[in-house]
Amino acid sequence: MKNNKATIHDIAAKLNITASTVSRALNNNPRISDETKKKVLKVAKQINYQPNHIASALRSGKSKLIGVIVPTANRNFFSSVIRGIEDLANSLNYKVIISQSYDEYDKEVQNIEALINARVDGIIASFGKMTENFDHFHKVIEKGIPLVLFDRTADVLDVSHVILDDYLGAYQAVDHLIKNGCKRIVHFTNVQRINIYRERKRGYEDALKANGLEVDPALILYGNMQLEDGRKLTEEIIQNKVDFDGIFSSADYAVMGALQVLKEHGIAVPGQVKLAGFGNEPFTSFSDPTITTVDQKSISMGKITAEMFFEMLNGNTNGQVAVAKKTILKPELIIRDSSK
Amino acid sequence: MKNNKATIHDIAAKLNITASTVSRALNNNPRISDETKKKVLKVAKQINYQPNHIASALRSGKSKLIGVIVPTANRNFFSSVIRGIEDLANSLNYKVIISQSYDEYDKEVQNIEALINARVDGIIASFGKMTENFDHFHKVIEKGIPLVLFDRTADVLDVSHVILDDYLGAYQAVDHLIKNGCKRIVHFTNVQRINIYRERKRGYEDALKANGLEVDPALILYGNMQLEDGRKLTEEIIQNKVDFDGIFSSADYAVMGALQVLKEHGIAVPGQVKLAGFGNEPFTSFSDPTITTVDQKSISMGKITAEMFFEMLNGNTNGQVAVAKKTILKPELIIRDSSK
DNA sequence: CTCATTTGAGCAAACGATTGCATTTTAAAA
DNA sequence: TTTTAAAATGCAATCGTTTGCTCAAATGAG
Repeated sequence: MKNNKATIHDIAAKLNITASTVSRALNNNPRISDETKKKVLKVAKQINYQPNHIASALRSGKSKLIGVIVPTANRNFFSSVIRGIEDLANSLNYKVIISQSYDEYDKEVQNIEALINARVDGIIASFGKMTENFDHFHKVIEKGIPLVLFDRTADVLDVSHVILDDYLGAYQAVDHLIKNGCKRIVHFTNVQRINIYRERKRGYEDALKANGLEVDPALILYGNMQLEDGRKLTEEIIQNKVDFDGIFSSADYAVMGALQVLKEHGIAVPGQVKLAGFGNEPFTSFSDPTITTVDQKSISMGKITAEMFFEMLNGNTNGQVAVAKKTILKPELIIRDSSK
Repeated sequence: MKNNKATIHDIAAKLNITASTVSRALNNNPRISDETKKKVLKVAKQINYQPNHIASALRSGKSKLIGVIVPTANRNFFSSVIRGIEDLANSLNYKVIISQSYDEYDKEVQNIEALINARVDGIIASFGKMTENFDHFHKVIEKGIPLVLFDRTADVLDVSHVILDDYLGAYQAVDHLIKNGCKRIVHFTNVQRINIYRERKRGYEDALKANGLEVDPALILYGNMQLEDGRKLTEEIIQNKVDFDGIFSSADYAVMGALQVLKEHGIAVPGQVKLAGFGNEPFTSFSDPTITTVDQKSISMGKITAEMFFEMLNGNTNGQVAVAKKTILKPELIIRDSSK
């Protein structure tokens, strides 16, 4: 029971035909008669034939594997996107290899290398915060391996991608804060190299201007967007006696940190300071008060990314990337207690 | 630039030796002289040779792929375990295919099939809540594919695994609640088919008994362990005017739901009711009050699981599983405000 | 009833690496 | 110098499918 034999040759032998015929029958090749196909299928089932994907990958050059690279699967957003990709991929008989870059540049490069070596048929990626150099992605493109990016992208890469309208999401959130009375809104953001932070900041600024408020650089704070970073930034502005009555953070984790620190200092939320985050992480609805945030439409993003990817894979104009398609999704402002 | 040619034959041609020699040189076979190895390596680099894993997988029967099945990668615990596995695997030149069962039995079976078809060299899994039948795992074992389970296991499967001492974790949490004054502790649990819920319940019961308290079946509530389930169960006991002063939940999400409902009803936590969860999900330290919980040692679990797996893979006694090894990790009680 | 088509299937060469066995080269022993 | 063992490399089959091309049978047209 150890060796899983059953090859197309076994089927062929049983039917007194050749392996090529069996192969064609299994692949539903029109050159084979329906009768033969039926017989082949029957015997295949009978002897429990399992196709050897490795052999087929070697010969055909198609591995039926697609690589997905995300910073971390441990975030609601990314795992939802992955689920969307997986669903479509599996239904088309593709397997997904998920690899995480943990926002480390070296790991991202290694992952790409490894995926190429594993001969994936294509790659879907959202790159890490440290990524400034895109040679590894260019290599993918040069090799004619279909590539689609989502969420975190770069303009210098002329590649199909699907992103969120981060600008709009930020604009809406900030506009909402202002409409609810905020006059001096702090903004937490991260390196401007990354499109999403750049766009969110732009949305923040434009919303202020549109409401006749001035953009005060002192209110724009840079840092990583983890919980701890949010705490640190908030401690800072409190220590520095910055005058503020609202915080719009580029990420939910950071705004969560802010909430903690504000409460520790006895500052009322939303009474004295109103908050809004970005990402709609589950915990934003667990906290007290619950946190207003922007939903990133992760499910749609996954679905659309996958669709775009397979379109590219099939419409495969000989590795020649056709026109790069860009899809921009509309975000949704989720209003909760922290901004009321 | 489209086709990535460079095979061992190209290297061989350049050096006027055969492909077999090149292959052996690249695999550091002792039968090849150091001089030849050096030359081969040099040319390989020079012409940018990338080994074709597919070809090697076909011939050698080793894909250098390992499959990991988890209910969902979207949970801190699982993603940490995955990270542990990935780290070791990558350092040994293995790639990890992550697949999620979403706690659906059918998906789990499909995933196993798909992994076997992808010719993974082994499988690491934690199965879903709906899994009662283990034929798909038996198939893996029969085929001689190394299998290691973690966290969610079944006694009927005589397979190496690493689990947490759920009994101890529960015991400590409940003992802690009692020491802090609780007399009537509600327990949230899930289907008893799953080892972890069974053990946690046992720990709960024994801790009560050891402290001279009786086990009241009316205080043991069954349900899924999502946030919503925790809310529902809590609403229920409040409606039914159940007398309780503590809740020990098998999962953090459910205890979070309980906290929300308690607050909505103006019941003070930890004043009137003290809480403890299980899992140490990040949000337990974000909530107000922060929630006492049991840490599952996910990092260690990932590391140990991977080590055990590769031991099995290498010590490969011809697919014949040696003795199933079982490792049990000690949990850690994290005391926070909800139980003070 | 022949000749040209279509249709169905077989042959054999890939795909790129690995590996048991054979052979050559080198070095040591006689 | 001849013999022998050890060291280094070559030969060729193999892993299981796929696929271009060839070939035979069946069908249709003239």
